[in-house]
Amino acid sequence: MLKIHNSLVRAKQKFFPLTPGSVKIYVCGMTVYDYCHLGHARVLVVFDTVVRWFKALGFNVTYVRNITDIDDKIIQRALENNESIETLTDRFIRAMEEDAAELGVAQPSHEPRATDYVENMIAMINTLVDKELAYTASNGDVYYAVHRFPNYGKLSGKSLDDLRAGERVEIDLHKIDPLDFVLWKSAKPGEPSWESPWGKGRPGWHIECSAMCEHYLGDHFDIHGGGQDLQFPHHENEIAQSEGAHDHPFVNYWMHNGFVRVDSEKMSKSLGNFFTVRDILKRYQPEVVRFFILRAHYRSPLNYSDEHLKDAKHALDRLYTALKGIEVLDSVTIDWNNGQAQTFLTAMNDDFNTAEAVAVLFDLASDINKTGSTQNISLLKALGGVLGLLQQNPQDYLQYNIVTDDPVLFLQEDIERMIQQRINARKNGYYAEADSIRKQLLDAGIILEDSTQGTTWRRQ
RNA sequence: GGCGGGGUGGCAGAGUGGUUAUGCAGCGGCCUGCAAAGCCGUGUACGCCGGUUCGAUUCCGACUCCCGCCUCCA
Repeated sequence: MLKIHNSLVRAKQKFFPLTPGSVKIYVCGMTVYDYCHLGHARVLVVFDTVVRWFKALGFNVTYVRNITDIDDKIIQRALENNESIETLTDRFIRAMEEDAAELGVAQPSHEPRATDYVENMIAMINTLVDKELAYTASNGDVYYAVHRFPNYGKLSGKSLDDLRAGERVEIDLHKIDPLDFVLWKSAKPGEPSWESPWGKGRPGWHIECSAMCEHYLGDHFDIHGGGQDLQFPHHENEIAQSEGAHDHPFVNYWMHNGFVRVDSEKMSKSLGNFFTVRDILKRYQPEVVRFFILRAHYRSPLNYSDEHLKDAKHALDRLYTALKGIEVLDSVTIDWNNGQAQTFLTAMNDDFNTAEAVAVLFDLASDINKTGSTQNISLLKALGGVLGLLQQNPQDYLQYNIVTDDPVLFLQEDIERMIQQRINARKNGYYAEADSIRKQLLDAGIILEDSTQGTTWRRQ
């Protein structure tokens, strides 16, 4: 059985039946007005790994990750930049695709943009209005009447009374209840708009996902994911919309990944304490970042710091070092009955415990270093592959040169030449000279390793 | 204030009612011209206080501290 932590409060479903078949997954993607930061990277990597695991189990996966390309912040940013909304969103969608690809995140089955599904959203809002779950306010906006949906709050464990007692409920005179949320916003001058039964306007954020879920995955599907901050109100509102429109349960499992933190605080755009993926990739290899994310359980908070990334890099070095200098067949079938593979499988089936799965990789590396077992070398690479790791040529990984603004101190040819010089010096017993060459390289971040096979090098 | 998630060895980070997580760093040794890598050895870690138990880091209760959501946010 595959255990999944269902964040639906008091959910009964904890085990996902492993009968061969298909699985449908929807994850809330990015609002594209800026570059992805490490928090976004975590969502991308975590759910990419979930999808990979289902595929490894033999499931046929339909994975939808949407793009929000219409929203207040997008409009505002386009205005600030003096560029069109389309230029802005196209630019950041491209940037996101690049970041995702760098991190080894496979393309989802579908990546719909909200603006292509406005018709679907209008249809759904219409249904909600017909069922009197939504109403048109005097300002032309359409709101969802939260008190008419009996189970509002069931995902996050909040009750309407609790929410009303909350410290920060905005009072809006157009709403019946301050907790009602907008489904359709009437057009404002200069903003993009679509025709609708309620006049020109644009959709609210929450209805986007309900409509795109319905279009790609139907009224009911298996897993809905996203960052923890979306649990309330976004996902709660999706439930109200979709279940309100369809009259039956929306999804089986709600999965929320934990935040990335900086100095014990959530990394977020509002706090301004974020590090973009591309900035981090100026200092660390993409695979190090992916490994850094997968070392922790997806629901735990993940503390970001330079030291922690360095630590992750050194750990990943160890795995690649074990694979170094050995040819591995790319397509190895994993024997899940093998002891180590079985431990890996058990870990992954326990709510995608990548931290424990990664520990198995280190056990294998350890064994390879001791015995040179070719079987384990193949297994290490194959299991790593399940997590989207260890697929590079080890030498390429170990010699990976981070492109920085600093001039490159030594080129490949220089390094090889100096190594040759050092070999000659050593042969003749000129150890002082040999050590001086090694020191020079070390100062440039290049580590030499002598073995019976010769001298190899890697970057720090 | 309401709801939710946490406090694990120097750091990161899993997990478990009694048995080694794992990685990084450190220390001692082997190897090496010396290193590096690797190997061997090395840490009386589970916020505080009670309770249950033969036995609790793990279960229960109180306390305390941290974080998140309740406003856009992955």
